Amino acid sequence: MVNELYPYIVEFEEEAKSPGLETHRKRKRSGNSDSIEGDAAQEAEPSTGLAPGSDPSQCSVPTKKGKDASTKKESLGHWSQGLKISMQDPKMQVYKDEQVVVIKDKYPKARHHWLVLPWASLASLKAVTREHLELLKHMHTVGEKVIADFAGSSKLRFRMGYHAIPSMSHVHLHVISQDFDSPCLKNKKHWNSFNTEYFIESQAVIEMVQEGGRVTVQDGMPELLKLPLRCHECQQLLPSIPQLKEHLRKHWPQ
DNA sequence: GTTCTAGAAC
DNA sequence: GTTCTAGAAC
Repeated sequence: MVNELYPYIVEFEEEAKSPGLETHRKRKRSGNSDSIEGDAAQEAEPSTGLAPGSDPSQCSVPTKKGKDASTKKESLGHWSQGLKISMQDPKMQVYKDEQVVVIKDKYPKARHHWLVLPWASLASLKAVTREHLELLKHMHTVGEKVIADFAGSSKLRFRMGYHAIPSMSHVHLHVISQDFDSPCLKNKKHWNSFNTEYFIESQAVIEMVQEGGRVTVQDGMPELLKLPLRCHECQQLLPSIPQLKEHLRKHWPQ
């Protein structure tokens, strides 16, 4: 029996379409202003037929050090835009459908760590309204499906949620196993971003939008990232990252 | 978001 | 002396 909700599980398929890129460009051209991302940054495509100097809104930096334009780091190449690029790459895609795509986090903070991203241009949770409610629910459902498909036989517990103040542009739902067994988990900020209220449960975001029509983030989020390291399973305080990691081993299943 | 590394902490 | 953290980075 084929589940019609998930017809596009991608495994070895390379030729899959990338509707997001096309849609996004079209919107920008047509002057549709539903995107609140203030980035002339995304226009750094070399072959759009738009003359580089013809857009006064593009405050591009004059060529430095005699490097050619392809080495410019300010626009598409900026690290904060990385998800927009990764989500288009078929090699990164673990799942996709008409609304969302799932990729593995490039620097996973646990044995399993995926990101669910909408194709639609959504800069952050600040841009989310009731019209995105079904999308948020779908992202949640897809997250559960990815867990079932790729870690279904594992004993690991999972959580799904959003960072209160994400570093990377474009709304992304973290789907992460609770072992936190990863060499990429290196500092207090990493730990606290997943183990304090800085991590906002997917379900909570859905309910916020359902009740209030938008997502509000409480004050004091940056301070949460500096809290002492505390085990998420037994609440024990640990004095350093290496000692936290050693401690976490005793909560691993089996 | 990461890398790099000075100097604090041990 | 070594480990570890935390702030700057083109």
